[in-house]
Amino acid sequence: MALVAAESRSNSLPLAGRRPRPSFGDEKNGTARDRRLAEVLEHAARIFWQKGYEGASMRDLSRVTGMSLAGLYHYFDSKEELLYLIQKHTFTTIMEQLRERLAESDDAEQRVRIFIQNHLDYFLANKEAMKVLTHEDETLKNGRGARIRSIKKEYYGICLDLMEDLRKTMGLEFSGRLAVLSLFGMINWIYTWHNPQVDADATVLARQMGDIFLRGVLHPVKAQRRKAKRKS
Amino acid sequence: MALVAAESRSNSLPLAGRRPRPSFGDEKNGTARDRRLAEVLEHAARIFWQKGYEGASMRDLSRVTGMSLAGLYHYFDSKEELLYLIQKHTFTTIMEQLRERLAESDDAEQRVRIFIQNHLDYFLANKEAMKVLTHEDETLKNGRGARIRSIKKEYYGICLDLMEDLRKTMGLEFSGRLAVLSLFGMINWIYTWHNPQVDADATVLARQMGDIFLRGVLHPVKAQRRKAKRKS
DNA sequence: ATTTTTACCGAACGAACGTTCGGTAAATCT
DNA sequence: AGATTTACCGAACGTTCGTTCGGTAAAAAT
Repeated sequence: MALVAAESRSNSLPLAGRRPRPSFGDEKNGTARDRRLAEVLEHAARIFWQKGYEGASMRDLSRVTGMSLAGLYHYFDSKEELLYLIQKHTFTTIMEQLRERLAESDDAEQRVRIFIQNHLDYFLANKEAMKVLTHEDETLKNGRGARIRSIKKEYYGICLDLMEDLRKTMGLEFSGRLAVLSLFGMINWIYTWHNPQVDADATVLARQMGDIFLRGVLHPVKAQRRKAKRKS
Repeated sequence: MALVAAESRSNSLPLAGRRPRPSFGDEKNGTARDRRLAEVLEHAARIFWQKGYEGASMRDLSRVTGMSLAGLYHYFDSKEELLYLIQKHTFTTIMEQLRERLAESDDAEQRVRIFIQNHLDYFLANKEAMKVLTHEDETLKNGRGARIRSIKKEYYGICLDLMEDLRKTMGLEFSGRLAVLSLFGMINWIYTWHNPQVDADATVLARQMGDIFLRGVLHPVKAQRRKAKRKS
């Protein structure tokens, strides 16, 4: 919840002595304006989730927020910025939580498990925004696109570091890039199939996926090639 | 290549004694009309790939095909049907190839490897259409959507069967559903990152991903919990 | 008390959208 | 040869799109 990011134009005039940090992404402090924007962003995330960015219209957003079309533009400059604010807040938040939790362990395997756990926790608790983040990752262009891509690269980099640590610690050989991207596939694909009434919760899924992935990566290649090949 | 599927309205009048099977998805036989439709579908797949289904316009398609806007509608009824034909042909073809290749082995592990290999072969050779298939899988509604969803379920079912076979053969215990969906995540996510100038080809990737996945699934859970937990 | 800023809204703008209509010239069938 | 079907096209239709303009009434600042 609480999609605040505000930077769109909280302070529009260069007046001196305004609030020091104009509420970046937290819910407690923040002007009434920031809180209203956060509400709108939550609604926007939901319609982007349901209809996709291109398929959703500002009139849809106007309807679900109960605000007029023109009134919406009081809080942001364009539809594209809506998507940017949602993606930025989502990425920033998941990464903050990750850093906090990673500080709790320095066992290489455990840290990879923390990464998976954190990702799935956040994914299943904020599935609308997370689908928007993963599904619309080529939608933003130019500056906004570059900014999101840079956060994404940072997130990827953290995971790659975890993986290289693991590889060195265990004295193994595998492609870090392929390992990370395979793992990302497993944990991001979730938005296409997870049904809370059928599937396990984040903790169980994180353990199961962690098992599959870590055994796959950790076990040596030798003694593995036992081609039974008992053809009919 | 060769996106033919034609069924849109190849035969519009109930005349007797027409071609027995009006060219379903192959390139050799097929009327000039079918071949022209296939060309258009290939262009359409490319623009859907680049801009997404909602983001791509019929005018874009008109421009890249060199055909007039009205002329396009000579070959199909609507934009939605374009997407349907692309998805149906892609799914059908990948599944035909899969069945052929699965007939070559009845070793449970080998068959899972064949599944992965086939998927990646097709994916990397037809990345435009495959991204359209995976990325726009909630776009089609009603009848067309249901038809595609049913083919998808069949494909999922094949993979699930392979997985259950493997589990029984090896006497293991794991969730087939989670295994299949994790595997799908790994192999479908590829469209978000694969760069032919950097990454390995389909054969190598299939082996590497197969290694990660199969080791992960095959290795027993025991002797695995060795929680080092050497905290700082 | 008065100015200024905030928080909206109704109505409209021009552009773009998917689709259709009425036509034409060539190919194909009878 | 004449009739019909095919393969298109220019122009438009009605709708929806993101965005903006000109306003208003309340709150905040001076």
